[in-house]
Amino acid sequence: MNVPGTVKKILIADDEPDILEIIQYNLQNEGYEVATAKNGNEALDEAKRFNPDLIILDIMMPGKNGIEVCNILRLQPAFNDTLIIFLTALSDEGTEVKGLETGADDYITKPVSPKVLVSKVNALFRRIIKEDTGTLQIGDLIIDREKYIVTYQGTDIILARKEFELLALLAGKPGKVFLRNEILNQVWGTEVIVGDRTIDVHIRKVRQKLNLDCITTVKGVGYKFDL
Amino acid sequence: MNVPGTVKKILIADDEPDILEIIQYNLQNEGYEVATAKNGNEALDEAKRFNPDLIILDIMMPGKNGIEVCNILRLQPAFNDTLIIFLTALSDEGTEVKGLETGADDYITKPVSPKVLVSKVNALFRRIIKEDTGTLQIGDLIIDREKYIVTYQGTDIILARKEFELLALLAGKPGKVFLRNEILNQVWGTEVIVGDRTIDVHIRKVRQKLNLDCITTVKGVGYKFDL
DNA sequence: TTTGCAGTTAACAATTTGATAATACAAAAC
DNA sequence: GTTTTGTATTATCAAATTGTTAACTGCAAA
Repeated sequence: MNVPGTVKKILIADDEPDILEIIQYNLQNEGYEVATAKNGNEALDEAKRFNPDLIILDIMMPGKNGIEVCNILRLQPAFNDTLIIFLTALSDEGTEVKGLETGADDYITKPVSPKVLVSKVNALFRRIIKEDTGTLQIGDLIIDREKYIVTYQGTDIILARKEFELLALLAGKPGKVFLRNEILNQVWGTEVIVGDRTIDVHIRKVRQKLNLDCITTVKGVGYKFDL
Repeated sequence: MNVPGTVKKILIADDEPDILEIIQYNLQNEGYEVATAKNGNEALDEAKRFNPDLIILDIMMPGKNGIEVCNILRLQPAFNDTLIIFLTALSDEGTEVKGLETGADDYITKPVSPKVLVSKVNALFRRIIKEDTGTLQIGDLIIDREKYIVTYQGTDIILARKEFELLALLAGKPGKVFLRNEILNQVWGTEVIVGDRTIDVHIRKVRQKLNLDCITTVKGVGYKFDL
């Protein structure tokens, strides 16, 4: 989701190649990782593959339009936290209200200067990132996501990187059950493909090192953290 | 600040009484609690007193202008999480970028229809609140779809995956009778083909674990949830 | 080169869950 | 009162999922 230190990923969907290119250039310049799609269906496919943090959607596109895409995405729990911005030439009030009520986070009308767009994107991320960065403290357990240090009752616990990221992810939302897919996406990313046992083994290592019964298996679903 | 279930508080600062009134009316209509300020200094005072969740700031105001106000607020930890929207007639690119970089969460240029403004405000809160759409509560029974936990009168009840999904489905619309076909489609999907008795058995398991007479059989039709 | 560690996979055991069949039961229809 | 239809219950077996150990790979430090 928002693993600190990770480059934020943005998917842009627009049927005009020029616009696609301009936006892509400006966002990459700002340090974001960018993927593009030329129509609604492509956007859906890319969203699944690329697992972006933010999707910028044109509304009028061949195939599925932006609002349809947004609707479809919002129905899937995996894209619940994904930011969505509509970027469109349609400036009528009805469409804008509808777009926002569909679950989008912002609605920007073309034409818009690249600088302004980048600023809006930054503003959106700034707000979200605040919530899950820094150090976590759950009972006697302290997880410092910046220093990569875990401490339990005063003593440090050495975790390997994947182990740490796994723990940090789960502990970030105590009680929430993370599906195996979610874990794979967040910790391993969408590029690498690893087997299911990999998660188990890392879970086991974390449990062993923490020597603390805090990671619960929810059979058929995933894992959760609870102290 | 963002305690769920609380009415959200919004502070509007603008030197034009008409605008102030129109916005106030529309936001109150939407269920928000609203306070107003006529200039920059008043905005700062009200912010401290009223402790709003969102501040809508005009930029050009007597005394301190909106950007100054935003800067001052952002320096105080107490207002770190407060949402800030600039609402202004200044539509030049430089000001907008500057405004957003000051730490505002959105920048809306006048004129804007009240409906659109309300939609944007809603969208902003929706993202921040992290609405508890995941949890159902029916009487003493709590079903947390995110945490995969069922609680009845404070005690947890462990359900297997299918059992959980079955209960979550039925409890999602209390009173509605779900046909056996509906249940099969929702819980088992269209790919797998299972017999009719399978539903009965799972219903029975849920009833047994809940030890609560909440799933009613509608003979020849299906099942419904009712507490 | 050797050693050690992180990350991954393989193989198998242990456990949980899901599905079915057989039977029992209840209510409506005849 | 018997038959029919539909549901509940139980036991049982099959399938899926996870835990655990051990081994393999690549890399970097000693």
